[in-house]
Amino acid sequence: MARAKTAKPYHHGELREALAVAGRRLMEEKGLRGFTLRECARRAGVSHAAPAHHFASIDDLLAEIAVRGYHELAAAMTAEARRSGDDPARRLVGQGVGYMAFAAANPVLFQLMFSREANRFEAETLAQAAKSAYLLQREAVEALIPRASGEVKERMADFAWASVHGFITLVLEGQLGERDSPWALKARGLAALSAMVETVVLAGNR
Amino acid sequence: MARAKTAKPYHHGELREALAVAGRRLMEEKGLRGFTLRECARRAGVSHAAPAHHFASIDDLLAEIAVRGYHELAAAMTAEARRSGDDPARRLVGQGVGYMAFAAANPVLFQLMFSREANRFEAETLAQAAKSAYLLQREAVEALIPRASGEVKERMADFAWASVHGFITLVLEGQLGERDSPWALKARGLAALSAMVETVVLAGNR
DNA sequence: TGCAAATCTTGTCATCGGCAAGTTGTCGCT
DNA sequence: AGCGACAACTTGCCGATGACAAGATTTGCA
Repeated sequence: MARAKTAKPYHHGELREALAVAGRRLMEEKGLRGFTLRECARRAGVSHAAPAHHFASIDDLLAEIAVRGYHELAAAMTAEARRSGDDPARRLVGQGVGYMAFAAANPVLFQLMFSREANRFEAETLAQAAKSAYLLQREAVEALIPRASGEVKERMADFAWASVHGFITLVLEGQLGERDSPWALKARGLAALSAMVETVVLAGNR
Repeated sequence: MARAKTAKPYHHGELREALAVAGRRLMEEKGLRGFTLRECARRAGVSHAAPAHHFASIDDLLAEIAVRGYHELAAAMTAEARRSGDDPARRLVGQGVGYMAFAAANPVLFQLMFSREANRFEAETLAQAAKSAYLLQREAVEALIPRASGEVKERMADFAWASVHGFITLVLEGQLGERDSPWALKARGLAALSAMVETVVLAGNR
């Protein structure tokens, strides 16, 4: 049947994609608690039951959005590390900056990604996506302390990630420097990053 | 009217308290997303509309539970620090251990406390309760590096808190050492703590 | 070409949070 | 003591939600 170009086709065509995009926007607008499957459907221009054909449940949609978030996070980390030149210490700091910048730009998504809510890594793809961010951090640490033992490298990768993650998490929750100006917060973040690098180097040269 | 001792009185008497306790248990059982005002009411043995007389909304109840959580967290930190003797370094490590132990014992509550969901510090009491945990960490750091400048102390307090918070958060989310035994995780946590202390001391003596 | 499967729709159900109105118990005031 | 206002709790209702069922439409493959 011929129909006008502006008419909505019965089949959306890319509903899965559209739902993920709409869901991400909705999430940042209304928060995790205001996230609604039906509202996602409305924004995608389909009926409330349509998403069921692409996501088994609302948790499935959240998991998909989280996976995409991990990929973006990894991209932001590598991009910022690349901009930081060849010095391993600078690269590690840069990666941390990329991490924090992504979290600050997508606070609700970031919260979802690191929330055990609807996110219990049942999906193998989610665990894999999360692991890639860890591996990036691990590689950067290994480049910084190449002569350290495997165990020290691992411990310091943990530590490096924990420092960065903890700092930006606390900032996003308003627990650190609530009333500080953005650039003051950035300075504090950089201070935390260099303290972290110092710790890694110290442990790596022992 | 005389009634048997076992009969339920029309007035509960301590509903506010009972709701907070029931809510906390429910939260740990069903997760933040499974938390329901009506289920809290059921567990407290009252009708679904009774909580409204004690909490303006579900977010109010969550905020109350979070405040209690902060008080418990601070108590756990001071208790563990006290057990660690007089050495400032040991006390700082101990406080971190108390922090992590509380988080591990109450993962969902911990997530709520550090979640911007329903937790936007509108309530002054909540902000105050949260601040007390930060001040504890700050005092422990200041005791460790008494001769450092105020700014260094502040930055190192940030760093110390971020390290501890980030580490336990990642562990609880299963991002760090998912398959490790509990004691192996504890060892990794202690390693992170001592690395953190070392850096604080170093920065404080510079 | 024709038919099965995929996609999307409308309709329904139990449950949720919040509000309204009525019931029961408590407590202060005279 | 008694009574009247108020606090605590109840039932009942509303719109919205997630999930499910059954029907309509489109696609694609045999």
